[in-house]
Amino acid sequence: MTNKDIILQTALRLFAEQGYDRTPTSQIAREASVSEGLIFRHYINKEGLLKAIIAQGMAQIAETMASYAEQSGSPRWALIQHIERSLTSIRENEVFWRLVTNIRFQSGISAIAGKEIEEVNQFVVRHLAENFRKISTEAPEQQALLLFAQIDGICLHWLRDTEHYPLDKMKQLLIKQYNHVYF
Amino acid sequence: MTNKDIILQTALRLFAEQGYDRTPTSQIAREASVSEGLIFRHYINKEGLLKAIIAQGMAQIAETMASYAEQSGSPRWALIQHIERSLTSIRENEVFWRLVTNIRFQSGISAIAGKEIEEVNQFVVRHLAENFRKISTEAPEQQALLLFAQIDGICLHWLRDTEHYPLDKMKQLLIKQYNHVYF
DNA sequence: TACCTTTGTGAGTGACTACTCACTTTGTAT
DNA sequence: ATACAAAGTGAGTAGTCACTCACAAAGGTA
Repeated sequence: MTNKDIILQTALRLFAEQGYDRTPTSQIAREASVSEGLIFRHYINKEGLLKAIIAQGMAQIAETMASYAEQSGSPRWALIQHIERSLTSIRENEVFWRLVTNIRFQSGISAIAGKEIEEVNQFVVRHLAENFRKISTEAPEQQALLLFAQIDGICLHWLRDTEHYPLDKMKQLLIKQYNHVYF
Repeated sequence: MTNKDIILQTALRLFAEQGYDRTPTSQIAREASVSEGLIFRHYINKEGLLKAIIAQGMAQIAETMASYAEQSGSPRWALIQHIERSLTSIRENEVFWRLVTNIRFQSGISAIAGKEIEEVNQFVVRHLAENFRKISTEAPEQQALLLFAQIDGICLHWLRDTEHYPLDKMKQLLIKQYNHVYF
């Protein structure tokens, strides 16, 4: 692991824990055991560091999503699978999602790194809409938006109270709901 | 309107637009047309100002919620009503909810004013759970958590893209879903 | 060895920000 | 009119933070 990577990992953790604005570069340097100047040599400025973190994390997410997309099955099964996978991935990438959440809903910052996040979101919604269309649901795009919002809502509530929130139960309930609904 | 109120309103708007951390007290003073010192005379410090904003807004929300709670009807109707009202109130109190959202998902700040928000949330969930219990749903508490997350997810997505997000359609779809589901 | 590039350092700087304080103005009760 | 409290001012302060820069060390190449 190079110092450049150590800086990235440390910043990811601290941004997720404390928030971007409340994490001084001096602290990142200290906890990464490098000089403060090195951060700026590698990432130009603090925004550049944030962008690099988002870019790396999103690339990883996109990669795993692509590998899943190769699998084939009935559209209804694909939808259920998507719920399943989303609510599992949040656990596996907890720290990164915590950072993303911080950024998504913070007015001033979302401009810095919001676009990459939006793109992945839109990709997900299109993928969902396609499956709803195959089931011949009326208004598939809106059904996709709804399901996406529902999954997102669960993720966000889990991030807010990770220890107590019954994520698995929520997953089961949501799946049950979509198994019962006649589109 | 006293200067104290003007400061509160101005800070609410700026916090919602730019975020708490990215809004200097000097800007609040300038846009409220008062001296910077006056902010601290009335609210002690910046955190005090934020707490006052949250307290006022939440009191207002609690008030309207209480007035609605007086109405009676079937539990299923009450659930539908809650969806209806939540997704209307978000439009009416857009600025305040935008601020609340900023705070809820920001790691460092939620400690300052997060408790009041949590309390109202828990109140809502308990109210929902009660209605689910009356319908004799299995696991009413978790059904309540799910519905709450679903509504919240829609609200959050609308706040992220207020101009384009089809809030009314989402409302209709969610209600339709809950009318079709057999608990 | 000599030379160049990349990586790394840490003291220093200018800009900004929350907050203070001595002082003035306004309102109000007697 | 006088006295007193509350409201209001704005220059000043101590501290923090992102970022710079002159310099040193390390690594590769000939």
